Amino acid sequence: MTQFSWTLQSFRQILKSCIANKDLLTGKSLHTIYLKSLIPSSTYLSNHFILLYSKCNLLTTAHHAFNQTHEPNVFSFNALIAAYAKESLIHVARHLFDQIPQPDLVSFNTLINAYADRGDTLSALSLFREMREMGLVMDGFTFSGVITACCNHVGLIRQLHSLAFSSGFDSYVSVKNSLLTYYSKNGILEEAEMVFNGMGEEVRDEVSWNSMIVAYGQHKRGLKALALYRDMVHRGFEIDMFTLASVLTTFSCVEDLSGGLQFHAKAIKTGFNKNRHVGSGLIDMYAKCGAGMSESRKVFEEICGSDLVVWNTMISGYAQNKELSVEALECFRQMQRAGYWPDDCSFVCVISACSNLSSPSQGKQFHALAMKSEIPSNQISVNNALVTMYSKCGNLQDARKLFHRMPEHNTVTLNSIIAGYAQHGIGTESLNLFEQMLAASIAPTSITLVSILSACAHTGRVEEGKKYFSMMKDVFGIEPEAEHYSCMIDLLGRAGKLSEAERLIDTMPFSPGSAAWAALLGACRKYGNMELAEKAANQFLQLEPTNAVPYVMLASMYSAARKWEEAARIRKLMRDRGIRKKPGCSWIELNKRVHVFVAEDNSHPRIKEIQMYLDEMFVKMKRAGYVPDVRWAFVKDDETGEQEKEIMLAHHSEKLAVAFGLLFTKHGEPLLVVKNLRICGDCHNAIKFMSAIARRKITVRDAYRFHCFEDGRCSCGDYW
DNA sequence: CTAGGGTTAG
Repeated sequence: MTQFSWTLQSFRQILKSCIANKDLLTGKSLHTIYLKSLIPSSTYLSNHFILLYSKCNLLTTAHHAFNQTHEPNVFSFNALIAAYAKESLIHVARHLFDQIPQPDLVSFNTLINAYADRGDTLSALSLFREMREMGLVMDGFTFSGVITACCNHVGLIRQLHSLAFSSGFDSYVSVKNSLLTYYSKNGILEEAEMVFNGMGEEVRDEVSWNSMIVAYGQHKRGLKALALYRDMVHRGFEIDMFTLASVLTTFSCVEDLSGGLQFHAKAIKTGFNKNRHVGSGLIDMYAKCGAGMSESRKVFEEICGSDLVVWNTMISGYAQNKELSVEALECFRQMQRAGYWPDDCSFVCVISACSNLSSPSQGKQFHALAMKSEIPSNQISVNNALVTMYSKCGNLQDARKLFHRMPEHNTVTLNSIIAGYAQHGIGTESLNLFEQMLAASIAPTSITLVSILSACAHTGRVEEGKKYFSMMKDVFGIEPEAEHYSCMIDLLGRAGKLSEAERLIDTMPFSPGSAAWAALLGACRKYGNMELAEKAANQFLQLEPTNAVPYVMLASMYSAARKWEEAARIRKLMRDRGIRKKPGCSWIELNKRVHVFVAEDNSHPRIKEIQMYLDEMFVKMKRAGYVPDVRWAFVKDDETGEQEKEIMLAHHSEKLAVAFGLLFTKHGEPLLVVKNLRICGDCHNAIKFMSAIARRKITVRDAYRFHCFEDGRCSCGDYW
């Protein structure tokens, strides 16, 4: 007997160190010896084997060890439940939980936390309720877990807060910390501050400080976050990777590159730049602060042993720097080759890159892959990204189909589909969905209102636009921002209400940005108001001295008004200042390859055929009544004759891309062309004729919206 | 209990 107890004791000790060190080899041989030996079966020992396998991610082995346990107790169940929860196999975890004769505090806490991880608020809450009804003892973990599970519902968090207060659980720092975090994540910085300030010096731990730094960062209070960080240093807190990562999110949020650079230096000094959390924070900071992806790439290569999140940070960085969208797809494939399984976040990023590229064939591929991959957790964000992808690829039907098939919608889903309809110029549908949203008391966001106002602007709904704009602050509780004002100026200007637009820009509560002046300038061009155009162009220039848009607009307006000297003066100014017009560029996908066309660029291998086709087409078009509008030819000098201007017009990138599509696709197949700038007025007219003559549906997505040409008409109704 | 990645507009 003494011999057995000695053996048991030494077994326990070795096994414990195996668990601590994840020493699977020793642990397994210990298990074999244990099963073959005469040691009486001990539930205690068996439980520790379950723990060991769970820690080493050997789920089946852990379950096997559980089955071999003669008299499993609560502890055995809890160990196995934790193992399944870790692998997000929540149903098995639940099944095991239901088999426990008398679940204890740990059983409940484990399952609540598992539900919290999955974002399953209802299940977590019902367990919590069950605990209270049973009169079971709770602890700080129970509360933090259930608060995490309620992360998106402010109302519930408030209730839990008062419950924690009345039952004394708010004395746990962890409970206060999670309240602080989730108040902030729900947009209520004031409440987060109150929790933080209410804690007092002695209670606050480093977690509280880090959480508050992140809270300030999320609300774009860069200075406050930094002040808090300095305070931490001053008080002698050790600056670890948690703090570094927290401060880095602040720089990403407020786009403070110089601050980010300073902390990169700090990270290198402490070696934390190789840490995955800090490293991905750095990658994200460089991507969001406009440092380009080359800096991000450098950090990426220094990180010791990357993981899925680090890869996703890279993919998202490429996708957010829109011109690097092709690299985003490449990065996704590199990640797959490196042996990582994409998760929902990987798909969201890569699908958004496909939206930027308007590449329906690749977008569909990722859609199929995402379905095959059975993404864990909620797929809603993947579906949201897909709705946008289909819509931006010109395929509103599939976007709408997916929208109706989705099991669940949230604000982003609605914003996406509303924006889709707005960009396609289907204002009625946008407004309908918006009214449905309000009726279902889903709160619109500032983005919803940008979409709604631009839907009104695209379709000439002046009164409705004004109505919604005036409702913003009082009814929806959304403070109008620069974007909303720009939409309103666009709305009024396009409708010809130039003086009203001017009044709005003059009475804005903050100084108008370049977008506002650009909207006004566009309206002036449409209605030929030279005087106001000069004012708008000058204001624009002061804000963005290197932008070619105001020069080009003014010059073409002077030409159109036959003020040749003025036009020449502007062009000379532009030359002298070294400002160049951003070249117009259009692309079209054919057989899964993207063909790019730039005006006056003859590098495409089939350019001869394309131009011959265009020449023939122009003859037919002119016979049908097409008259080239040479005002849209941007000439570099003043000796250019009308004939030459006409030829220049014929070489605009969107015409080349459309001709290429008509020439090399099957008859009847609809075309999708994307342009980086706004479509030119002459091309808009020309493509109408082309759609009628070639009997094709031709969709052009420009920088503003979709133009869907069919049978000689455009879906925008020439209101653009 | 705290730190890294995401979708929507212009």
